[in-house]
Amino acid sequence: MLSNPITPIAERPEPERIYLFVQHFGRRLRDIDARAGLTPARFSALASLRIHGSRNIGELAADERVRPPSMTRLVRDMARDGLLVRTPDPADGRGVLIELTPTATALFDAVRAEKIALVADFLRTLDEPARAAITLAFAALDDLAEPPEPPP
Amino acid sequence: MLSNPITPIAERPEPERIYLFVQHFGRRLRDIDARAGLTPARFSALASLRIHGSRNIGELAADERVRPPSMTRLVRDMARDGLLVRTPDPADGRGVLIELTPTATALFDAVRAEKIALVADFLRTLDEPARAAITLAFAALDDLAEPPEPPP
DNA sequence: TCGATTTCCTTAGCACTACTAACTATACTA
DNA sequence: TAGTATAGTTAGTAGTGCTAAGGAAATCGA
Repeated sequence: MLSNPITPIAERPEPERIYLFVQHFGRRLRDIDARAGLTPARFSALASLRIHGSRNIGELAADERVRPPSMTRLVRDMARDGLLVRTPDPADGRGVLIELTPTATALFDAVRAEKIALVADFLRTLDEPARAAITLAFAALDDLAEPPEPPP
Repeated sequence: MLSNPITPIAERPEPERIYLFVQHFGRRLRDIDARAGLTPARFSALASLRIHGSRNIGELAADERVRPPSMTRLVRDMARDGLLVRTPDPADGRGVLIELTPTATALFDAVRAEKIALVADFLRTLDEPARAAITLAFAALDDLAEPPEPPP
């Protein structure tokens, strides 16, 4: 049974503090995207293309766990804004190949670097035992971030 | 300089693995909201009201870092859906007091419990040193989630 | 090989949530 | 009390998710 009103964050059980950290820090990360003029969906699509180099609509939609029509529109709007280029897939007449423009690559790299710096600068303010604990903790937590297998 | 293509996640620097964990696990948390029929904005508004008991539009907007018109509409739609109740503020003729309905309280508590359980169940799969590292790590990381002071 | 099916993507339309600009009504203050 | 500040709303725009429906290319099976 959960009490009412709810306890201050610092007194809540550890599992809750973990998910609250994720929610709060996630908002801070989205603020970085927003200041760079990127919506979360756009940043995420850029990341997928930055890793894979080239992607078609269906792959991007699967990466982002979004339906194809949503990705069609996102790609159309981002192409309109000069962030990516669509070319017909020479190997499949139904498909499209999507690639980043140099502008988008530079923008993504800058935002990524800012996020890394935000965390890295913070880590430098901590003492060595805390940093060691963080290294161990995130190694252990990796599997928590993975979504369960989607049904076939 | 960032290389192209980008390195696999497991080989990236620790700061990046932390923000990627937040992005990935955040998505999993939003999936829980979605399965309960809650959008992220609604879950967040519910959380604010669950903690504070009663809130007006401006306070809720500030809590959620959203502009008042966005909160006006969110509250209107959530009231329409039976999640909260608006009453005129007896102390300020311009204001409105917003409170959760019992339905919304129960729904929020269930979603919160599911998120806690997701993390708690995972933590139980870890050995004791890993759990200890996680406790230390999140104590150290609390300040990273806090946004910097907003300008006056 | 030809018809049926599957796959890839798109169009159309709805829902939700963010924004700014502009407005009303109430409260405060000098 | 006149002027200003504050609380909230309305109106209009943009972005992102969805489903339904459909065209076109690829593939499969008889």
